Amino acid sequence: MATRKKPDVSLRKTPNQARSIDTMEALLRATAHILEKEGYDRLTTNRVAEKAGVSIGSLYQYFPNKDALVLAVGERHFDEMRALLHERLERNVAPAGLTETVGDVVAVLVATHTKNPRLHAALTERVLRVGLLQRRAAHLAEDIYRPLLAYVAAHPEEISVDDPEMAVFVLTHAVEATIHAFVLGDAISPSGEARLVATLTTMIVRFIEKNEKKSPLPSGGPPFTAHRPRRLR
Amino acid sequence: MATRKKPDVSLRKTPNQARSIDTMEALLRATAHILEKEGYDRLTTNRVAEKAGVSIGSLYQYFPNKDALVLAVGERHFDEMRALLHERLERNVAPAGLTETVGDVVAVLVATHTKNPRLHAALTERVLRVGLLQRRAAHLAEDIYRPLLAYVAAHPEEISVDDPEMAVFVLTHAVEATIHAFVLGDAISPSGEARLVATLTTMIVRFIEKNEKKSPLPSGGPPFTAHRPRRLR
Amino acid sequence: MATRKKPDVSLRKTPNQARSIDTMEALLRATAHILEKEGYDRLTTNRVAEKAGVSIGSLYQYFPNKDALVLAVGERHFDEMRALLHERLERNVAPAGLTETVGDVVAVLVATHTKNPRLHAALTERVLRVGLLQRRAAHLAEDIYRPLLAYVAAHPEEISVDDPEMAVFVLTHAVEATIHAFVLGDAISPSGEARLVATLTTMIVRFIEKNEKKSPLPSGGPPFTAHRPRRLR
Amino acid sequence: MATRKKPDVSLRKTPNQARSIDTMEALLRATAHILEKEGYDRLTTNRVAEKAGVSIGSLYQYFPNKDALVLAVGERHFDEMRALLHERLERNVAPAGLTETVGDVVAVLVATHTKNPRLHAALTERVLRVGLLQRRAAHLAEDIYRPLLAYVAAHPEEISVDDPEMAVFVLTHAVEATIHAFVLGDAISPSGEARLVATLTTMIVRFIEKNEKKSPLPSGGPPFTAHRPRRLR
DNA sequence: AATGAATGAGAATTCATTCAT
DNA sequence: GATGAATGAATTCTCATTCAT
Repeated sequence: MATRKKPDVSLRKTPNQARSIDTMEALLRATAHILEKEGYDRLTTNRVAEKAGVSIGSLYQYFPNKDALVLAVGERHFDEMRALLHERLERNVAPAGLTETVGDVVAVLVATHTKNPRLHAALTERVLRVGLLQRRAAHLAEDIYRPLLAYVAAHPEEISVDDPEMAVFVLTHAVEATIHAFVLGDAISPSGEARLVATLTTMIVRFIEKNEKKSPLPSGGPPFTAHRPRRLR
Repeated sequence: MATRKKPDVSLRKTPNQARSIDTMEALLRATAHILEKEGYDRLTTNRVAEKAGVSIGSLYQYFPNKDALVLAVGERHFDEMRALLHERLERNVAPAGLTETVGDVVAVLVATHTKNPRLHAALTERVLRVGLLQRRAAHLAEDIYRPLLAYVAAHPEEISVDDPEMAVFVLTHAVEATIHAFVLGDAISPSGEARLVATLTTMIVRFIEKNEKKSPLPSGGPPFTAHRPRRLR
Repeated sequence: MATRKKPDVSLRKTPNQARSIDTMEALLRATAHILEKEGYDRLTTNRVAEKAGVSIGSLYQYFPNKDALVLAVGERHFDEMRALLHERLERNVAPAGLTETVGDVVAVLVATHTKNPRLHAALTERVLRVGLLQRRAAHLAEDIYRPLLAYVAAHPEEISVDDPEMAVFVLTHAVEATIHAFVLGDAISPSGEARLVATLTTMIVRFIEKNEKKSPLPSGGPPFTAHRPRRLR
Repeated sequence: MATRKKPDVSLRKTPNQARSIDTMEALLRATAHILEKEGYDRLTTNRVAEKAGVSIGSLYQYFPNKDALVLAVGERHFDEMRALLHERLERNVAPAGLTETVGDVVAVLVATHTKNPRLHAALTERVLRVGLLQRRAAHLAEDIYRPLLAYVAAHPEEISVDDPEMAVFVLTHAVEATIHAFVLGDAISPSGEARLVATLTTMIVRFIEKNEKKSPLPSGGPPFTAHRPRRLR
């Protein structure tokens, strides 16, 4: 779909002087703001420059094109999100049960998504198709789900999943999308958030914890590839 | 977000004559085709008219603007999907267990999503924001999940969910999004599809079936609103 | 140099209705006019549209880009030139001597170049690099110089050139460029034109007519390629 | 035609210090290089400054605008060319025949044009329109053709041209343009060069040497002005 | 009803030039 | 003197929509 060509995207100049850093900062902020408030469709380079209080020429001093601008915002956003996740998860060093561990991860995920929901949604739709997907997928698996995976690895006797590969695929998308849908809704009440975390946690725990019942259909099978990050043109 | 104005969208004339019907049909088909093959970004009214073998003037005889055109395609698409679901689910009148019932619903959902994945994705992203969301959400809940709800209603002793409202919200989005991600992937192998159905079914069943373990967090609480279809401008 | 990319250039729609023919005509005329009066550097699509009394959108209905527009003007210009040459040369069917034949060709060449000198110059600089060069070179050799070549073929005993291939290269460029320089000058007085024709004719005739003196340097040699129309990017 | 405004063009400061000279030198070199490798269209002041390893601000310390920069390169180029011509022609002090003299001049002209063909072409197209034409025309006539004119003056009995003024005009442009076309071609083989020199020499000699045949058209006539350096723009 | 020519606001991007530091 | 950040007019091209025929 969409984007046919894929030119530079790499930044044009690394700002040295204080003034240029401010300019770039203003541009990124303006872009994020428009993305959050109005969506990708209303994002134009002229509007970004205007909102940043900068001339259109200055924008192009730093970003070779619109995509590069959005990409830069994306990288920054995901890095911030990642940092936030790290920070919050670092505290919970205390050993805990499966439910507590899953609950922590889910709670933190929901919390981080509450920050700039529409920006996140716009970036997820647009930026990930540019090649950032890999890094991001890696982040989720490695950083975010690390405590969960650590627990699972430490307590194999509590876990039972028939088709681990597909389970990861399903859980990843299911949790992510549900949180997206929730934060994009109008009424994000604290209690609603708590209920979401509780429900998601229950779903996950019941899904992966040891259980005598078996799944109704074949498991394993040939190498599964559908969830691999596609090279989206 | 996005679209500021919200003009007509209602159809301009109800076609009576055969020729009119053909023209409209061609326009809808062309729109769907471009949406499926090239995405919303490449969809222009002129291209639609051209592909439909119709003049651009005629297009505007039937649709007051681009959005109305896409909306019409969306309604038709979701109606077709709904019909397909009905047809497939009607057969399974035979009483069956929870796992079978859930499995049937999931299998049918996956099957219907395999039809025109990109069209469906484009419509989900774009059209739902126009007001169709309500109807569509209703469809899912009422039609698609009806057999599931019927089973649940018939066998309350097998089911146990702490927060039914939120559970429906979570399951709806989780299943939908996972299927989306799957069908939009490159490799949709038959075995992959079977594994997806199996895994989703397992997740759902384990989630809702009676279970002694209790959820870790508060349930119920104040009226939950987050999943209510927002009036997304 | 210059033009890196080389997109479509082919016309977008062939006008059917009278109105569209008028529009295209106006666009071509406006382009030629600006080219003649102000040169390629001052030619912008917006100015063309404005001068043609047409919206910029209409311009792009017919021409996919600026180059296509200029190319169309070029083709038309060279075709007109060719027609003019044909017309004038057709008359001189009467057999004549070498000097008369050469003189006729030169006179006609000068006359045709007097029409729109700057347009011709601009097109020669710009358009020929797009691929029209071949056709145009062919025209010159085949159409314009045909009577000359016919005479030469008919009277081999009068002609003597050591290196025919290079001689053609030299004469072609020499005559063309001299005429260019002349018509681009400010004062094109009738007498000046007559003197130019006379001088060029003398130069050519003395150059190719039988002459006992031999050239001072090697002739022939390996296949000469320099005058072949270069594949200009 | 073309450029409406005609600003300064005169150098901003005459560099005294060694550093200034280096900077200017680098700028001129960079400009010439880009002109030769990429053509006038790709020449931007920012690129020049960058390639010269100098800030854009510094560029404008020395050159008031782009044209002044190109003009400076032009002057230098033509001066170098002139020096080269001088050097080569100085050697041939020995008296020689007409053919030898003409051949020497032509050979040297071709040789000097082989140096930076595209730079020369770009400058001929662009710079000459700025007012340098006079000086340059003078150079050609006075310096380059001096030995030829000297020979002609010394041996009037060997020469016969009906319309000397026009003959100079024609020969100047004819030779120049032919050499241009040749060096801009793809295949500049040594043998090709020799053949070009031979052919041009033959053409010139046969044209101007005493010959009983008379020209077919009026000579002399009213003051001829076409070749006078036009006040272009 | 249909046609398709025409429209023009608006979007992305370039580049010569200025000026505060 | 030098730097390089900033400027913004100008340019190419798109596309939803209108309206005369």
